[in-house]
Amino acid sequence: MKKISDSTISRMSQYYRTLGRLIEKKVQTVSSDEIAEIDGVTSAQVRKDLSFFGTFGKRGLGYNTLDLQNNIGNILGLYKKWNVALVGVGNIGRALVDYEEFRNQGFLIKLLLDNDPKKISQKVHDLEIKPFSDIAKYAKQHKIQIAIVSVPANVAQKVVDGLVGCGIKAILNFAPLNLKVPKYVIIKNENMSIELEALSYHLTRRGK
Amino acid sequence: MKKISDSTISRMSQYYRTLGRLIEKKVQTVSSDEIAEIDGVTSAQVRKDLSFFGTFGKRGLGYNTLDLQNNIGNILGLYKKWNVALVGVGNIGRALVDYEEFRNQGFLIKLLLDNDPKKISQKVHDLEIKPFSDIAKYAKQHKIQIAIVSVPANVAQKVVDGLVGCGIKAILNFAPLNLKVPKYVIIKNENMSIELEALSYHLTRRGK
DNA sequence: AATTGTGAACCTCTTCACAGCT
DNA sequence: AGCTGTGAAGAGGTTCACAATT
Repeated sequence: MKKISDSTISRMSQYYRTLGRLIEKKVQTVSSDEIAEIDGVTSAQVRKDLSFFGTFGKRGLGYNTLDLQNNIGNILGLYKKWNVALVGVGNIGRALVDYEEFRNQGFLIKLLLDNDPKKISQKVHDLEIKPFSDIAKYAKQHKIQIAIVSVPANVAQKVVDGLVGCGIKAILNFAPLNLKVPKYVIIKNENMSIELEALSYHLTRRGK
Repeated sequence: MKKISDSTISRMSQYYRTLGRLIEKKVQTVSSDEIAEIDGVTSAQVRKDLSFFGTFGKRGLGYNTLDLQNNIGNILGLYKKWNVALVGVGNIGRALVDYEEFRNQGFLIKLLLDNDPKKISQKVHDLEIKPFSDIAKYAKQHKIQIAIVSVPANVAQKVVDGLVGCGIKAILNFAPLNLKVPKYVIIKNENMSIELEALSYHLTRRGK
């Protein structure tokens, strides 16, 4: 199958959410133009993105909101449940454990890991924090498929090596650096400072 | 000045951090090849990115780490102090208030706003949460330049309209939807679910 | 009449490749 | 000899524009 670009995938997520809000408002049909307007893209972009995966609309009419959302949900694998481990239970980590949106979309945080002796055995809601050194055991036990890494930059590579070592193939990384993983592992970076710095850049050159 | 792409700007942030780590390790000189290797890009990309802003290297030798970091810092405006307001003091919001990396880079959270009567007057560290309805007064008082929006999706547009109304021109949005702002306002989105869903997508089509 | 689905045109970003410095 | 800086080529992503369909 043809390689589909990251931008297309992330727009698909957007469309999915937009359709959810339309469905809440009892909207039954929507055109690519309307989706485009809501999501700040062109209608051709919406249609082209969808066309990579199939044909979901009716010419002259548009898309059935429920149908289309359901299709996108399947494409993105959102109706599966994923077992997620979170490594590094600091401020960000704790916030993520509470993040409703993750749970709602089937990303179930089943395992908390940290290396700080003070944190180990503490509980966050019902989950007890386990030592990272025991990852292999717990990853197997909870059938972990995805890991969220929210540890400091200087230990992140070591953590990721450990995750890869126990067969985890998908990682969401919050540490602000590029991590090396084998080609068969998918890693996505979430770096809040980078976006803030982009704002700083644009404010700085205002009027130049 | 020629429009520089978002990807270039975000790689500049990456290079900045990479140089910081090299400097910590007492590395004085670095080649585009070495930076590229660390950051997972090509050396031509590194040189091209830098070339948009000037010439910082010495042919045959490479770049002085301190010099280059300093130059990039200036380009990104990182040595300025920015007064930041955070709207929506939920889990994510609280974690951001504690996020060291922001403070270190000159993004100073000076104002916390929320609309929940239970939260108003509560303190997070030294900062008292103020009602969002009083934004105009406080934004002026604290000379707010940047706002972080971490409110639920259904009120985010209203919040952003309020921010724009008091002259804020840069917004970091954590609500998972596209927000409308005038052209002169810069808005960057941080949507953790989108990255997770990309992982879900890739795991789902493994082997297809 | 309205709106999709899509090949072709266009544009933007990345990589190549090499002249030019040190 | 080694590495930068950059114009040109190449790749990839977006938009156009229109035939096809309801």
